[in-house]
Amino acid sequence: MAKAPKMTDIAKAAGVSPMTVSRAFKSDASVGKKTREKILKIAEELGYVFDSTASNLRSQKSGFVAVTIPSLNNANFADTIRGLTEAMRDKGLQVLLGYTDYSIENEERLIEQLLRRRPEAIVVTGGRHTERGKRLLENAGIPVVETWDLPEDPVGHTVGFSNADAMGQMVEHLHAAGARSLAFIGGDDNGDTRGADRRRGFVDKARALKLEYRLVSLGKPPVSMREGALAMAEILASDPRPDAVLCVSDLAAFGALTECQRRGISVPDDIMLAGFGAFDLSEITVPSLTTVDAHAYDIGEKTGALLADRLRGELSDDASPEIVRISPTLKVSRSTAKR
Amino acid sequence: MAKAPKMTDIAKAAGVSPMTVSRAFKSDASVGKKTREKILKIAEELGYVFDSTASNLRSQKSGFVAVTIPSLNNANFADTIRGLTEAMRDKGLQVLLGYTDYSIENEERLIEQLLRRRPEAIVVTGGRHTERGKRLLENAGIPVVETWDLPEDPVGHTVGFSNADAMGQMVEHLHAAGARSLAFIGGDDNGDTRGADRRRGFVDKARALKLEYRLVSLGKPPVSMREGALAMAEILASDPRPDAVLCVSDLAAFGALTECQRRGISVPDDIMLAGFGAFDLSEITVPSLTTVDAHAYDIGEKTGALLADRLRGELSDDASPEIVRISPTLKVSRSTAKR
DNA sequence: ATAGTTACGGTTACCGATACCAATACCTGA
DNA sequence: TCAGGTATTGGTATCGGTAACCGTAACTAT
Repeated sequence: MAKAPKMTDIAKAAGVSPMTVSRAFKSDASVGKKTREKILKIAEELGYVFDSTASNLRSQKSGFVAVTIPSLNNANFADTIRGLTEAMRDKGLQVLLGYTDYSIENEERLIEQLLRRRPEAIVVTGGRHTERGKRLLENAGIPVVETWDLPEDPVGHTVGFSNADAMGQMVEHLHAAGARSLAFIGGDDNGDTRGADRRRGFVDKARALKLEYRLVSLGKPPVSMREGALAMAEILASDPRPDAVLCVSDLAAFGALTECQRRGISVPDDIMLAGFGAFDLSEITVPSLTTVDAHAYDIGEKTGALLADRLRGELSDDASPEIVRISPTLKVSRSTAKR
Repeated sequence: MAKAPKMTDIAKAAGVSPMTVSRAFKSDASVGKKTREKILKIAEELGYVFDSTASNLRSQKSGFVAVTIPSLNNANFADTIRGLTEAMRDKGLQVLLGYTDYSIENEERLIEQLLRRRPEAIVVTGGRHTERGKRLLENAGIPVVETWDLPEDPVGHTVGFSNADAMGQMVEHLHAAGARSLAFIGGDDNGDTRGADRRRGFVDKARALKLEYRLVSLGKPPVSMREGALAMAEILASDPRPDAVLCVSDLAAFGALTECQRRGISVPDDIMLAGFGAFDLSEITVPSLTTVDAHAYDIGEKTGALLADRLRGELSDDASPEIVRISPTLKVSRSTAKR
């Protein structure tokens, strides 16, 4: 096979200048309709594939939006990515994704690696970064969006919510449902700042309401189903048993629920149980789980819309940074039904 | 803020030629150790970030490996991506990810879009493509890997397994466990070729073993928890009831399991239940689910290793295409325990 | 001391599309 | 028919690195 044709080859074959071919491949450029069709037809016949590396260099536009998430393996973040992708797709913006495994040191490396690709904007999950990571973001010269959080000192734009407040709401709900002693299942502090914020929200509200509470922390984030089960085993062995157990995520809550099933403990009659994140399984479990819907898809979509406006729309990014507050929804369900 | 420094700025500041700076940023190039350190230090001070768009164009190496998966929101594919990413990370290869939503028409568009970025290789999930999609892959001039399948007529390399055979194994297991009539829960045919293959394997083996069987198909792929529950409701309403229900994935199986719980039907005593994919929840449910572990992470890791060898190692890609067979493991668990 | 070898840094010409500027074709109305 | 305008097309320099090649210094062996 000969080597891949380039624009000049198409131009020659079509009897036009390379410049005209270039324009034919841009949707908004002014080229005669017939000319464009002819060029695209010839390009298809010759198997030409547009080379965006060259385009990127000359136009100083990569069409990339870099995104870091803690983990691929999490339906919440996956939903955010979907929302983001879909909000930007028809503006010719493409997501360049990397994951940090819940480590801000990894995040720092990842940010640097991603910036080398010259993204037009960068979206990060969470508002805590290494010092150098933050500096990289600040100096990148492109719009920055922090998501899934409301940082005290944001780098740029923000699309998120207070994890602490959301968990506080959950505590209030359980209080109203009659619980007077609570337990919280979460991971160690390191890494998952959203998890840590949720725990803080739990503690603060439990104190404010003068509820008894205890914390069960197990392992590194992400706290998963197995850890949830282990933590619940520990809680069920304790005396007195708390009235309700709150979990850092639905996955942990589901693990906890199965442990109850294994021991013949009834949820919510013997103990109430709540999760966080509105994962699919929360609606399906028996009983279904009370949880917090953080509107993960919306976070992505709103972030995408914000960036599309600034990169391809009217707005310039010189203006003041925007803060888009997402209001998590408390989804009350069977697992915390009042006795 | 002044505009971003480039290599020549670093060169000037360090008193060396741009070429030396360029080499200092490549790990294997020959530059004096002290020179390199000085250059990197100055670069850091000036806030220089390497521009790979320019590098890509001149060196004709993007460092990208393009990957298409049906859905982000699936732990199996996420595991494959993790394996792939990790196998290639230290070779300087980065995953450029896109999802198809289980549509080969979307896949075609996505392939074209990804090829514009000049990836050094492309990895696709599944062995069925549109005609044009296949042609794009064939003419891309880069290594192609099809995964999660064993196509009859592969485009390039293959890292996968036979979904039909794996499901056949499951039928054999249930036969051995005493089941004589079976049901299969899956989606419609369109799109999810792996799902369709699993169903085919189910039917073929059930016939070979002279078992009674029926198929329950619900909705577009991916078949999820809710559909699993609906399908199980339909099955439980039928008379006579099958001895065992096999599902296209663990998620559907979990939905089915919860429906049994809701109705007070015991698994496996009243009906046996099996899933596919070895998702985390299969180990945690009560009872735990018999499933097939397709070794999703391995698929990614082996694909990554194969590509790293060809792109950064000894092997050239001129040689014959490789077929890496993955052997799925049947994980027998409580949900199909013999009565 | 000299040739031969290695290690390092420098010079130049690109990679392939597009910004920028200019030119030409085409159309409208007087 | 022609001026004046719009729509479409063309020529050229250039984006920021690096391949390919070259020159020189340092070191080794004889």
